[in-house]
Amino acid sequence: MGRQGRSPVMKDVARLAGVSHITVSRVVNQAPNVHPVTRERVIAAMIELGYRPNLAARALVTRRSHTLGVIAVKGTLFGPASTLLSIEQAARARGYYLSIVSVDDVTPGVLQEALERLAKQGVEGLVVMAPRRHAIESLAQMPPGLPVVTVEGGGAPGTGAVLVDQAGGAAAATRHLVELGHRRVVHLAGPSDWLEAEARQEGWRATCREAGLPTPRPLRGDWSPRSGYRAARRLLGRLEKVTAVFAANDQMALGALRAFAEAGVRVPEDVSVVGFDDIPEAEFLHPPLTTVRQDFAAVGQCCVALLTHAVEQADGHAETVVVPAQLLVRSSTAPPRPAGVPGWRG
Amino acid sequence: MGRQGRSPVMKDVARLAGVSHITVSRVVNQAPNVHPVTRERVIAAMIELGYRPNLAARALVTRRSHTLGVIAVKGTLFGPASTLLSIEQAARARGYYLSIVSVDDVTPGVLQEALERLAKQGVEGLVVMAPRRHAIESLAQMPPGLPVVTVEGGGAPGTGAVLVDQAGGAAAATRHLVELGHRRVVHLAGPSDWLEAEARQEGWRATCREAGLPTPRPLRGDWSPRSGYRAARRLLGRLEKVTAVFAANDQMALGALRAFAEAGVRVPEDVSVVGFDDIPEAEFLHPPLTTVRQDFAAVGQCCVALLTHAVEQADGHAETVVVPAQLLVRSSTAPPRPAGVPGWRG
DNA sequence: CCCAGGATTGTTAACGTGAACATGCTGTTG
DNA sequence: CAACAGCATGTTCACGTTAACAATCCTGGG
Repeated sequence: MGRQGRSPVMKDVARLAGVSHITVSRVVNQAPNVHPVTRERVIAAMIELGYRPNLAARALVTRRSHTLGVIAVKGTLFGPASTLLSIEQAARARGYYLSIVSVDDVTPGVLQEALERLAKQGVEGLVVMAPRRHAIESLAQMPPGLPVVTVEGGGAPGTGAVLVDQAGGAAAATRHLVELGHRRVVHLAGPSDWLEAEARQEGWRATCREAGLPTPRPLRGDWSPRSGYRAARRLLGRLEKVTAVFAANDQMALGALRAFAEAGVRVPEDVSVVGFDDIPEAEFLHPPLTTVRQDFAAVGQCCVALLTHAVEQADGHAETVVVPAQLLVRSSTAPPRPAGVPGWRG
Repeated sequence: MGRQGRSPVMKDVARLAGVSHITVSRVVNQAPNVHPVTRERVIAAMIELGYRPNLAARALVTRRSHTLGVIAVKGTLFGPASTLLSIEQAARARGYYLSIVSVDDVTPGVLQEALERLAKQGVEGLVVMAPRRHAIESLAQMPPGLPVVTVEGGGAPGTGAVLVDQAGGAAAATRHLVELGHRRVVHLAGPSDWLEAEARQEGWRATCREAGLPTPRPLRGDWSPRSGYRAARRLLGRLEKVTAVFAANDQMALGALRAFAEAGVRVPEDVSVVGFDDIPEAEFLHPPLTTVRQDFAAVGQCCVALLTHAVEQADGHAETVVVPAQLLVRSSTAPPRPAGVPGWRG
């Protein structure tokens, strides 16, 4: 019967069930006021024909795409990847589809392009995982009326925000080192235009100040193990004073561990190292890395919760949610070697 | 001009440019036979109004969604995450949108649900990244006529396939150990229902056989560092005979390194270790890990190339592409200690 | 000057769905 | 018995776009 090859539509189901297409629509959308017997007949017809509603047609007439957009920086960093997956699952659970654009770098031009693409698709809300200062700035010229949630974005005006308590986590890590007795904690910082890097640095600085400790100029890395390796090598000459390193992420901490191992510096006997992220590898490094865990699953879920709320209520009050971070003490930290003891050169 | 608030549509652009909406359509779709002057006027009007074509309407009338679906197993494994990102970029470059469903596990039911969701969205092609045997099997009942490409799927009938030369990579790794002089190479295998795990095991086994070496029963892990750690601990009692370990991925190799370090076994002096994947951390482990690199970017690109070809040509001959793997020799491998030398117990 | 024929533009009708309104039917109540 | 409420179902139209066909305009050769 007609339409050979093409997938069945409401009219086909309606004909088979002996009703009008609008009744089929009502069954599909679970509207009330459909006689149970009719509903059964329609459902049977849908199953028999293998009917699937056409989302494009529905989106056209309802002006709702039920799609959320995500802009993510490319890169295989553990955090973003984890967050992305949990966003997908949370969105699905709430009946939303997801459209993802990954960008190499967050220049205003690239961001504009990504926005263009998502706008075309008619996304109803947007998650921006581009935690860099200038990215947040160029977010100001977003299409107005589109709900936006930033991840680690520090809350651009008018947007919701989900952020991990980076400063708190960094403070906990630093305090741990201070309490072990370290008097000079060097920070191996992330790129300066990343808001997370800045917050972690700030947490470290504040804690050192409170404890009356110096805050030596941080070494700067780019999150990669290689940059951590390089930074730690530059540190080797200063190891008589420096007894602890707080790295802004686990990969840089890993690079630092490598540099220390090559130089014969023992961790944690000669120098303590703390990371940030708790990557799956952290527990099995040499030595197992003391680090700060971020609950990326919670971050993703909060994003979607905030965004769907904004989409559906449209009351537009931009909330900010802070997810706590948790210090995990493993074996890369210990009290400093007593003064005067030969230490790593011995 | 009505429609206050609502975004402009073709009719609005047409009115402003003083043409009919179909001319606007022609300009948008770059059809020939539009007078340059008219085209300019239309483009100017589009820019002035900030016009964006409505993809839902287009999809409805053309019966083309320009969307590809991806089914991926959840997990933050390095390989899948990398592949996913490169698939997204490749799809975008070819003008396709992407819809991703991540599934916790690949049971037939979950797979069916994911398929349902993607079918509703009208995807024109499907990438399945679920390299487990029973997943491939339940792929047999896929909607016919939908082009499918599997990643590491071993080529279910009628589907395209992209796979890394796992066996070749494993053989290269094993050969490297054999050439160093190792006579007993133990394999730390991945889960038995993963096709990649099986292929790597097969590469190892074949190479040992060819070299006339024994193929001791592999130890089984689940890709996690923890499982590698446990497996290596079980190995500790046999280290007088075993001088080399080939792990099926870097994370398990990492766990093994940890277990050896704790037991005072030196790598590579007492035992050599090889991994697989070349995760970003591999180069900076202790010691830097000899491993096999997979070109995940190439995998993603091949997927999309195969799939878009199948979508657009519909000649339906399912191709298989094999991406080579490359051995990277670092510092976790060395010749075995000479027989009779005390070794790790000394 | 007239007409063929290509270039350019317009008219109309789908595409599959849901909203708004209309209709008929049943049973209840004054 | 009539009016009416309330449920079940149907009719018509609109959503924004493209396809198919129709109409118009110009250009140049006879």
